[in-house]
Amino acid sequence: MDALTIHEAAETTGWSPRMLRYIERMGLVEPERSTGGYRLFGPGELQRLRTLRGLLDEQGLALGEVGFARRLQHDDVLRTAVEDWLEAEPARPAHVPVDDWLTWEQDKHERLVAEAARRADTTATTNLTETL
Amino acid sequence: MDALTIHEAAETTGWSPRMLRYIERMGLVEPERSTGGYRLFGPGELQRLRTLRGLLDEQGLALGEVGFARRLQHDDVLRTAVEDWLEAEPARPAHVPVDDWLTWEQDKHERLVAEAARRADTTATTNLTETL
DNA sequence: GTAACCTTGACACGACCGTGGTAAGGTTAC
DNA sequence: GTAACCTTACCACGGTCGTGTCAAGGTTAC
Repeated sequence: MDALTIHEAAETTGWSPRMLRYIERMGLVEPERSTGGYRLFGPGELQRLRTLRGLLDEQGLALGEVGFARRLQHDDVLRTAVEDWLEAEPARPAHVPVDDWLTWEQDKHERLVAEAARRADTTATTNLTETL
Repeated sequence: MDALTIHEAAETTGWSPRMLRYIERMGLVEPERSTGGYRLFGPGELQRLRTLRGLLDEQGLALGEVGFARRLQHDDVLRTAVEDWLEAEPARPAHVPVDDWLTWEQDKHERLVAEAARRADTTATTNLTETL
């Protein structure tokens, strides 16, 4: 028994069992499973859960936000799409040349999306299992 | 008049005036102001607002999430804290339960897309290929 | 083999999000 | 100078988030 069950993990991390399942669903922690399907939290998961609490408190974050940051990190298409949009920020008083590069950026974005669609959800699963 | 007022901007972007103010408060767009305080949307803002709609629909994002991504980009302390936590992923033999999260996200995306389709009339104006 | 624990799924509920509306008052254009 | 538009601020309302609890059933340990 080198791994804790959900109630034991709850006690040592301060999260409720309910929240441990929720956090898992967010993709923020992925405990092993016993043959019968019980979650088994190892030292890595426990540490992660404790520091997660600190992260949320210190940075004033919500679980969903950390989950989203994780998605941003793992999903290349998503990250690129968001970054592209964010990077097109100022460029206000000067009008003329901006239009050109805007449409260029836009094309770039459409190319990315098309590529994403081409290698559909197969890629999503591949990416994840790969990185995990 | 080389910049549009909020109602004019609303018409050409498909967002409601209400939402344009909301989006500004999220920090996603910063229109100039007239001396009297009126918002003035230039070509850059208008383009940004149109592509924003596409970004949300195509990536299944919420406004708050894009706003958070922007915070992540601008706030070094925040970004570092989150990245540090995420990078400490416990080395784990890849396992199934990610699927749960994936299908959940997928469902969310489908819900969002469905909703987008429902208000298709407003969305029609948002066509990406349109320029100013 | 049974008590204690685990699983998923559902209902519940306050808080916040996205969105619309309205009110009270200032700005712009002609 | 007035009509039409803008500003901020507040109320409203369905939907989602974070969280608890309970139910029906499977697993584990002794």
